[in-house]
Amino acid sequence: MTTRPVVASAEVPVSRVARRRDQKVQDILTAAADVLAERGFHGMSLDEIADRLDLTKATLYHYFPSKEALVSACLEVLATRINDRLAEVAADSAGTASERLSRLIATQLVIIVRDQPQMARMFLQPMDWPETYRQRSKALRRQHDMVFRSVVREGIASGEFDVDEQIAMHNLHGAINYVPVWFRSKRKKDIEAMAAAVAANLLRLFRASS
Amino acid sequence: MTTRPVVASAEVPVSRVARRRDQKVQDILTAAADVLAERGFHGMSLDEIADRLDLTKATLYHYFPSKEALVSACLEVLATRINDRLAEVAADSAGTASERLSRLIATQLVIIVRDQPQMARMFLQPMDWPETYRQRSKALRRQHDMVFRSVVREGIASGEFDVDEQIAMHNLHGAINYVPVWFRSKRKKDIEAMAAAVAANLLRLFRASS
Amino acid sequence: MTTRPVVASAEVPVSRVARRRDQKVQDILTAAADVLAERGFHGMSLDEIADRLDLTKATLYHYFPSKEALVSACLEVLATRINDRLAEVAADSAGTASERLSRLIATQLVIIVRDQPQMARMFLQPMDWPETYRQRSKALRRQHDMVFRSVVREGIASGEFDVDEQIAMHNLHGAINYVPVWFRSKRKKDIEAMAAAVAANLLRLFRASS
Amino acid sequence: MTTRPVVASAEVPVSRVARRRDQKVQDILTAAADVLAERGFHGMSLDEIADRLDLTKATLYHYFPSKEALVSACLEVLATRINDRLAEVAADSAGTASERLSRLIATQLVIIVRDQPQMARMFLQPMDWPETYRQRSKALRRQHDMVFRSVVREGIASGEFDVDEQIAMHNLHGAINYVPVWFRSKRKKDIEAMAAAVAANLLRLFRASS
DNA sequence: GATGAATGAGCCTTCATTCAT
DNA sequence: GATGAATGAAGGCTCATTCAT
Repeated sequence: MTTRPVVASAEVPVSRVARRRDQKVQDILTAAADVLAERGFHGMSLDEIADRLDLTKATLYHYFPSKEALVSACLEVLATRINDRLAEVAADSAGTASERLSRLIATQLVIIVRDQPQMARMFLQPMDWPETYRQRSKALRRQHDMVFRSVVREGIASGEFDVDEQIAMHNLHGAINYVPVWFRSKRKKDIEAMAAAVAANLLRLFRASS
Repeated sequence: MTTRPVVASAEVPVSRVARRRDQKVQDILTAAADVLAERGFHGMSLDEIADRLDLTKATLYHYFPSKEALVSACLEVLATRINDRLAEVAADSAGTASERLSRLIATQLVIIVRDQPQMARMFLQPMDWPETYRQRSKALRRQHDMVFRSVVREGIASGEFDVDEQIAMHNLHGAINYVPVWFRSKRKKDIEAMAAAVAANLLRLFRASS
Repeated sequence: MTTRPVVASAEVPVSRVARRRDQKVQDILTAAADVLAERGFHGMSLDEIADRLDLTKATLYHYFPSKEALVSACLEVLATRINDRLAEVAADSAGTASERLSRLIATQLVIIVRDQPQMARMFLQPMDWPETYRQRSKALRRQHDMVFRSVVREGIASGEFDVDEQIAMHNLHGAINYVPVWFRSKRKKDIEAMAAAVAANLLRLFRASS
Repeated sequence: MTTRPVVASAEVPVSRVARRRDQKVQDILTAAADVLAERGFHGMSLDEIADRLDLTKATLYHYFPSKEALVSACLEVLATRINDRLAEVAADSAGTASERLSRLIATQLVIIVRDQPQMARMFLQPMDWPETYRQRSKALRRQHDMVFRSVVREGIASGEFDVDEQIAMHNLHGAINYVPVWFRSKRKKDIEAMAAAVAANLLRLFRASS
């Protein structure tokens, strides 16, 4: 058996063979993430993933030893991707804490509404997932949370924010990740407008009253 | 076939037979709601419901024509139950809009965290439910939303709140229904403290800045 | 789920329903035992059993909760049947220990060669069975062994036999159960002749030399 | 395709290439025999064999055209190995027929209990093997049987043994090959003691009564 | 010569649903 | 009104085998 899924490896694959394998793994993960997003964890079947890739279920097992492993890798990849992107935005230290937090919120919104709607699931639905994934997704959420939280802490330190950090963070995440449930448009302009409005409203959770 | 699912009917059952049937329906719905809450939509099986009621699967089909119908009725009942309770709280017009909204939030939190954790699912997870339920649960959520929204509108009208109503409502629901994901304790005292803190924080979404 | 396999129950089933169920269970066990005999444990598939009974695999699960349960019940039933029959023969205390042992051997031979060739498997092949069954079949073999052993002990006590009991018993069983491997005829006469010859030879393992 | 399975060839491989190939074949057969012994025929998978050899399944197909061929070669090799060893013991014509037979039995026991437990399977379990192997293993068993039988015949000829040759041979093999089912120790001393006891008891099957 | 990739067939198991009694 | 029986469809997983590189 050759189940050696290279997941989210930063290193460049060496051989042509390895590169091809990596590409396939990525394809599979993408398809899996799509299905995961559309059908949810329980509605996701290996058959459907295989179908979309024009493969057999058996082939999937060539790359991942189990459904569980595939889903886990999915989460890992998706979360890493989103966390990286957010970290980039967070790295830009221009502006007030409010402005920076606002940028983070908007970025996250664009991601979960348009770029990676799959992610909304991961943040929102772990309640009825098998324990294995809940653990994993909890860890990933924690990592994700830290990006936002560090900005919040700066705001608190500078007096710009005045808030029960813990509670506000939870509310922030809850509100953000709920957006895909009620917002449907895929038009860039609509999304940007929505993101701005949501960010503006959510900033209230933190801002010290003048 | 006599599949006449009496669902949350307000009318008083007439005959003894009808009354008995109605009771059975209620029993089934209760059991179904429990299973739905514990296992989630996809983990819910008719077998388990039947087992808990000491019935056979086939008998369930005497009262509901399909799993879908059973689940729908379930949602109906649960939502009605919760909406009624909230409406009661909303009916108490004492205090400012903030105080009333606060009470609503706290009530909803107690319900989804302790009394009817099933509901959290309905509000949070319709994304991966079959289309049928999504439609239905959307309607129920709208009804539910109106309870909160009417209070918010009063606050806006009186100038106590100053906010993009639509956006703020969504954020409010998102934050509230996310609580079961991060809050676990079942102790009354813990829940009340949490509810107060969350409500306080969320009110910021609405309050006009002094 | 109604998986309540009544196995080897001595009591007469009460209701007509129960009787019919019992009959079906017996049918399934018979078919399963046949397949078990022909294909061996690993080659035995629920599909084949179902096919022979003109049933679906799913139906088998109506009567047995798993393949394991079915196989276990199979062993139980078969072993019980054979043990009962042997015990009957053993109960006939006429003749010397040699004669009685001879009758037991012949009976066992007729059973495993003609009546229940499945049994040979159980005695002979537990080596590569899953642990669960090995435990069970070991217990059943022990029970089976006792029938023979009690006669042997009488022979030893009376001085008719003179032997290392433990070793001889093992050799006896090994030789007996090996017969289906080399003997093929199903003709009554052939079997009886073979049984007599084998028994005569095996008695030598025990007999005190004059 | 160059699938030329060199099996137990007595000829010395000519070229360096051929020698290397032969070595590989031997390695594979050894590993396969191990797996066959540990997991049984049905539990034996090419994957596991390849894993142990740090090869891929596909490579196995370079040396053997099918699983069937591999298993057959396995049997061949194992049987040849054991038969050669026994033939060696049989060649030692010192002592009475009883003594010689005794030595053969003890040797066979040591082999199947400690050295090549795989063999026990081959002798004991052909009943549920595919027809192909049964034929083959029958032939091998015949060859194996002849080693014992020739000694037995000498004993009969000399009057030392007095027995239905055919029946006694079968019983002998059955009893011997059953030993691994009930005997577990791997300690040399235990094995030798057991072997002696078993041999002593089995000789009774043949010895003319004084 | 060696291997990674791919697959078809098969296996055990679950489940919503139908139907005769 | 209730139930046991039966099932088709699907799901996750394994495995011997083929093939292009």
